[in-house]
Amino acid sequence: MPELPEVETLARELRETLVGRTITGVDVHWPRTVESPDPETFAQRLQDRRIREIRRRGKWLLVGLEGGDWLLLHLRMSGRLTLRERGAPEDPYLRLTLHLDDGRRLDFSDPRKFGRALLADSPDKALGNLGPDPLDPALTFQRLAAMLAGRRARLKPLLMDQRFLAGLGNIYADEVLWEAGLHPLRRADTLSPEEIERLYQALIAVLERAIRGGGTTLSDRRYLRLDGNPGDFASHLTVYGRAGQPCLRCGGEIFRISVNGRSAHFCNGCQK
DNA sequence: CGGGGGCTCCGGGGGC
DNA sequence: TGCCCCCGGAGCCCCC
Repeated sequence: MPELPEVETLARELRETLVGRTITGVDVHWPRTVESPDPETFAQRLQDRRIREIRRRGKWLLVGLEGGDWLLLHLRMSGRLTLRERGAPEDPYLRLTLHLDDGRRLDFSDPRKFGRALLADSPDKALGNLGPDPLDPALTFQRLAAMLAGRRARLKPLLMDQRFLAGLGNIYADEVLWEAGLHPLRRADTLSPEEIERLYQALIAVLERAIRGGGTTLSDRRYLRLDGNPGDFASHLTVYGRAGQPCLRCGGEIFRISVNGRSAHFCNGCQK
């Protein structure tokens, strides 16, 4: 599933191909994919608009249009963006198509239908509940420490709470905690300054490493890059999907447990 | 207020 | 082979 590194990879690829292009037409194949406004208005307001910039906040992709509107995309579980030439065959799960003035089209396909697209005049207002992005320079060690103070939640669910931090899903929350040597059930308000520093450095290091690898494509191939190729980071995962295997750091066993109804992978030996 | 559990939306695919 | 049900990101409701 696309998390921060996968969306960042797509954002960088879209920036190269989409900025300066004009949207010549919009097809809504599955109306519920469009959250707001209603699908007809959505398509009308995108028609003939020039794309000014591409940004990312957490797992949200932000497409800035000349004239002030923003197209916001969230891929959720199974959303995929593919840039295709005119006339290329559609895939069976196509939900939304943006036709571009260079003859190509951006296809948003999504088997699970959880992905969402919406138009907003201000992304910050529309995404007001989102926490800071871990790679935003505004997230300093001091700010992270202040965010953790007084939080009695366990680290794994807290890192996945998009209102706390925007961008981590199940894979990278597990990977960050392994990198930091912190147990997923550890209570957030019990971390020492030294442990907070490790968490802070791990967040940045793991996410930047995954972006350099072009994101994580698992065997289900749910996430693919804009051109349909897989990302390279799956082979660098340390705990996610490695239950029963030895820890790459201490040789201890990797466990898989359920936390708040979702899986958590960690090393029993070196995560405290 | 904050934490936590449950429900909803979906359908591929794992397990029986 | 066939069928049931689990799974999950995020928003929401409800309870403690």
